[in-house]
Amino acid sequence: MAKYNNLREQILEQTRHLLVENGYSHVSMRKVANLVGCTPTAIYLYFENKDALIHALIEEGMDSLHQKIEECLASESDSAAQFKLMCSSFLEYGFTNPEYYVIMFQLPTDEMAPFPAEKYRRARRNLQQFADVLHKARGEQQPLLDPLVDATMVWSLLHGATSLYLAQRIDTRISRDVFVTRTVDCAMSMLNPIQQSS
Amino acid sequence: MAKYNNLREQILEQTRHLLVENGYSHVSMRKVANLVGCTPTAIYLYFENKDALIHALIEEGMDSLHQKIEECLASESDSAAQFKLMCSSFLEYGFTNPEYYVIMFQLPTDEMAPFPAEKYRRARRNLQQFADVLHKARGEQQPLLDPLVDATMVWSLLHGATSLYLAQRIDTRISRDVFVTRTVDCAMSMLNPIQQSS
Amino acid sequence: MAKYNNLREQILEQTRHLLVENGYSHVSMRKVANLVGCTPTAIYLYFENKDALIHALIEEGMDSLHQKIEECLASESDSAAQFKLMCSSFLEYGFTNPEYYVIMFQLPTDEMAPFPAEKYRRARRNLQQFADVLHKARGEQQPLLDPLVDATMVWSLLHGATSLYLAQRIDTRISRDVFVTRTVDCAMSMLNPIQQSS
Amino acid sequence: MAKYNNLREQILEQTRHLLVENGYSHVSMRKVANLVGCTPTAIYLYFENKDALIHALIEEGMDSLHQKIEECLASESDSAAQFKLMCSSFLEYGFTNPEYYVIMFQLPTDEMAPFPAEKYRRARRNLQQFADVLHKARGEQQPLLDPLVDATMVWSLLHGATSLYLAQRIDTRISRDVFVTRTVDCAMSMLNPIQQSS
DNA sequence: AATGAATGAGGCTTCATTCAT
DNA sequence: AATGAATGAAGCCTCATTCAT
Repeated sequence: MAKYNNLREQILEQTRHLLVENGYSHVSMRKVANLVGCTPTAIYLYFENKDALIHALIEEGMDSLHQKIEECLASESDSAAQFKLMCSSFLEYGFTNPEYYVIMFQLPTDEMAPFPAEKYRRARRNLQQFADVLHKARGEQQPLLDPLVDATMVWSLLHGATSLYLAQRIDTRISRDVFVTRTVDCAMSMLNPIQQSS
Repeated sequence: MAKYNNLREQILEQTRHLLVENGYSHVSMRKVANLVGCTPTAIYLYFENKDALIHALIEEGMDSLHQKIEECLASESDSAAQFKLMCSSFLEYGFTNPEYYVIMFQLPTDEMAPFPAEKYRRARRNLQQFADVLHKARGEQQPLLDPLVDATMVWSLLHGATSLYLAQRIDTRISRDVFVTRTVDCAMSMLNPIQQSS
Repeated sequence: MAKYNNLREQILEQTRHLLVENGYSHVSMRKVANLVGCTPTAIYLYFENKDALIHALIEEGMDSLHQKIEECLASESDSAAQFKLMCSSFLEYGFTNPEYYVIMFQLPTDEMAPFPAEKYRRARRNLQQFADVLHKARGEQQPLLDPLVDATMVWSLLHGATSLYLAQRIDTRISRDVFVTRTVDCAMSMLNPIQQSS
Repeated sequence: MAKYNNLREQILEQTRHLLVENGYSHVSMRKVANLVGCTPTAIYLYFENKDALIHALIEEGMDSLHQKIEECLASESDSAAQFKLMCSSFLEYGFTNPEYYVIMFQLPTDEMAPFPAEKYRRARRNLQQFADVLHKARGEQQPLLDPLVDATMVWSLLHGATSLYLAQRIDTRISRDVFVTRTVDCAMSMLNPIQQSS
């Protein structure tokens, strides 16, 4: 049993819970309050409104994901190894932190107040880091290919894999391990020269 | 009879419209009724409830996507060409039919009553077709690799790309054409032997 | 017991009641619903929102006051007599229809959506009629004085008298009859040349 | 001690501010506290409740208006001149202290706990002074007319003029100067024998 | 084939106020 | 002298749905 020093933590926790369990549109102040065991009013003591509550979660997610990515960079020195680790870590992160993944990457953007721009800057760093490492890992052999585009391809693959996994749309005959391993392999293959379309 | 289908069609059409314009959570029976010009009650003459309405749309989407995939198979004889066309068609479909794409692949499954199992079978066909073509195109060189897994990889990439595109999360410096072309290239590269993870 | 043919009338009636009894800020959808004996939701079947409900009352008031003024014009042929009757009728109206008077002339304008401009035109007519009759009654002796300003003076007096009366701020030693009679006398005195300030 | 009065003063000041800026119904303990920079709870150290806070302001207003009236009496020796000055001062006061005027004369009495009777006695003094001066200024020519009624007429006119002005219901073609001058003229004309109604 | 009337639950949020510290 | 935490009531409004016609 975790020890809650205050209501704020409980509110965040139950919001995360509702989010991953029932989806964004089922997060309501009332439901959160009921789960926490307080009045809806009490939530407003800690968060200005519903958006602020969601934003707080987004920020938490941004931070934890960023930290995980940083750790990948720190624990490997070879660019290719870093890249590989980043990919598997990203998947790992999404799989084990669905509540954060959902709010960071799957939230209907037009359903809530736009996340403050200043805070989004931190989010951009994550993608940029993928681009940087990918570029470095590939070396100078393909100077003609745009690293931003390639990083976007990698991101598409990882995001698609995570989304489908979280939505339980992956065939049950495929084990999680196989799924992750193969996805990372695919991402790694993007380090190789990509055959241009004719 | 004609009239019957007329109102039903209008309801579906306006629901699609609301869906793509304002997002799923802004679809309400009343809004649909207002757009159509009938009473909310009238909708219940054609659809048992809101879920049934959405399900009808999902079914429509499944069918139209399936049809598009079939056309790819018909218009090319070479497996590789079929595969390539299927990939670009899938992207094309998502980009131009966001309302269907969203409800088919992005709707939080807990948002609504589970889609009847029997209808999901038709959905599986689409993925299966990717697997089949992929398998055929690759030939017998890699009999050890599971075509289902590989098709899942392709699907992850395509789904990720479409999702990020629809969520307007793709860097604006990347043109749609470049994005599509490169995504298809990446998918095509999965036809090649994938370097096994060590 | 009045016979209500429908809920709409009851809603309007109870809203009027709350308005005059407790003031605008105590009019709430819930309270109205409770008084009527229906759900708050039911009110929305007849009025788009709270503002629309209030506006409907304002319109009713505008109409009934305007009608009363018109009757004054019709029942007298002499301008001075018309004017006198208009003044006493205005007071009479305010005293006996406080709910309408309050919403027409005392409602905090910034508390609610602005009354649709087109409908306010009818309201202006009332003041204009005072100005017209006043001007005619006074004849051409004082062509230099602005009839609009003078009508405003009359209006100020009548509005002040009504407001104080409705707010029960009039000394109880003054009977309503005396109060009305004297107020009308004062208004009539404005027909005479007003001594210019030195 | 100084500090004590300091916070109390700030609370009153910000309440006045909110009152004139947003209207009575937008005055809330929390908003006042936010403006002052203290907690809502702190307000309760100085005022028993919201009503007491408003009452304190009403009292302030009563005092300042009374003082202004007294100054009129002091600065003129002639009764008629005193009366004239009182009228224009009253208008001036309302125009420049809308926050006080509103709570003193326009607050729906049911909006708040009734103002303690003892404090209302002071309010009566103001009207009484109008009556006294009016009576003296008019001399003994009309001993039959009730000075209280006449003072009430004057008050009605002044109150109506102020109310309409504050509610911005005065035609914009009428300048403030003209409006004030003419209103005072009208009030002055009440010094003359009023033609009895037939 | 369609409507009109109505509901009960729930959405977000603000209010004045209290109580323990 | 002041705060921090919390509440219960109430504010406006929208929702999916039903029932009688």
